[in-house]
Amino acid sequence: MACPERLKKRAEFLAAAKGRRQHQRCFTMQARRRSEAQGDAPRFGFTVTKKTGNSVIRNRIRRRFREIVRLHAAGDARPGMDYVLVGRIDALTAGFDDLRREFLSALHKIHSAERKPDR
RNA sequence: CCAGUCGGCCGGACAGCCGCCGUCGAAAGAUGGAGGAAAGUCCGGGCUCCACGGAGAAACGGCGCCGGAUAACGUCCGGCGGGGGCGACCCCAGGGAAAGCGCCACAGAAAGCAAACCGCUUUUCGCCAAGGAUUCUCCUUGGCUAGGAGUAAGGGUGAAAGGGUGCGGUAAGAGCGCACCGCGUUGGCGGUAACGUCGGCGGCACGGCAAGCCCCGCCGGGAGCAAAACCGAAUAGGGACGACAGGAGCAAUCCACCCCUUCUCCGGGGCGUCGUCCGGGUUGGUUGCACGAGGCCUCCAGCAAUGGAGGUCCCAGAUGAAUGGCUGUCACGCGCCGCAAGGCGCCAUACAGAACCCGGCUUACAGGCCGACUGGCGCU
RNA sequence: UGGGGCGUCGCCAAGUGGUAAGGCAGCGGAUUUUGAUUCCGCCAUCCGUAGGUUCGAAUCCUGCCGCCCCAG
Repeated sequence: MACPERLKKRAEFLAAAKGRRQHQRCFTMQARRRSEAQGDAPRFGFTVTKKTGNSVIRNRIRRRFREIVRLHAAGDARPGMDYVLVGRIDALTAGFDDLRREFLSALHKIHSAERKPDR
């Protein structure tokens, strides 16, 4: 499972946008629990609006997000979750290690917030 | 060496590790993987479906010097004419204004039928003044008013004023006459042509704007790969209310009305129609889809655009949409530090990412390379 | 992908070949003890931008830039 599943439908994005949000310098992470079953893989989606820049900039931000997700999805993401990364312009210029740190931090904060209402 | 003009080209290179998409393969793996503009979507085609039939007319849109190239073009090439530049060279939607309509503000006497006005010249009558001859009166000169005739030189303007400059001519003037320039017309010569050139004739009339309407010539059916075809799934040709429902026939049905086919005629097709409300379903896959007006090399024809022949190559195919992340070495540029060697930095580089495919146009672009040419300066 | 429209002062806007109305806001002044109201004056000249046509362009034509809307 090197490449995790992707969100593809507009309705899935809208549903994720209603979940928890965690803002970072380079992106905003939106997350929603899709199902309680442990067998369901986590899924990711990316959003970069046209306001951010031209197609080269948007594609590059999306590709950097994909690389981050590829490296960390298996270990750090929770099964049954849908994540959406909304890119900002800083995601283009930030160092890759910084981007990675922000991603892990956002995951951690979302998960700890998720745990509280459950228990 | 400096300044400049034109044309063409490149637009990081080589590796390693981890990944992504396609193709081949049972697998391991092998192999291919963004551009000169892929962009804007401004033109022209291919392709697909619809109308697809016949005839005609009109409307609308586009184009517009000439010749050539091309599948076609609003593109390209070579000329012509006009304008700009010392020059290399650059720019131009560049048909028609004696078919018609319209416009030409302000200023100006007048802005489009060419005359009127102010003036200028001359003449007649009358009046006034001066001078001369002198009996009334007459003559000369000057001025004023009115009338007649001749004029278009001049009239602060204006973008533009019924050719321009000069000489002659005249009462004053005037193409009235002459020379040159311009214009019109006609003939010869050169050129496929646009056009050029030479000569004759005409004394000159014919202002500008058609990127105002328009006229002439040429071209154009509509929509677009979310086109379209196939497979599969699902739902079924729904229900309620209101309005309008002509004619023939016992009836099935047919015709009319209406709708579609740009318009009209013939022809063809659809059918109860329209409005409001309620309810239900599909939003998967494959093909289209990458061998093409294709790339590269050589030769030939042509000034060139381009065309022909031979050889050789197969070179992205995604669909929430594949090229990314990290690292090393080197080239180039810029900045900082340093006397220098060198070091450090710029996520180590502009504009920018294929979406059915081609030919163009337009726009964006860090830095660099090559060639041809022009004007200066210096040296030999 | 195809089609339509817009861009004029800080804001809303008129002007469709002859030198850019009007309103709101702002600034200055008058009236008023002060304020409000009222009145007067000022406020574009790079009409989104670059060219062209014309004697003359916000207006006509062409290319760009930005924004909005519609259909699938």
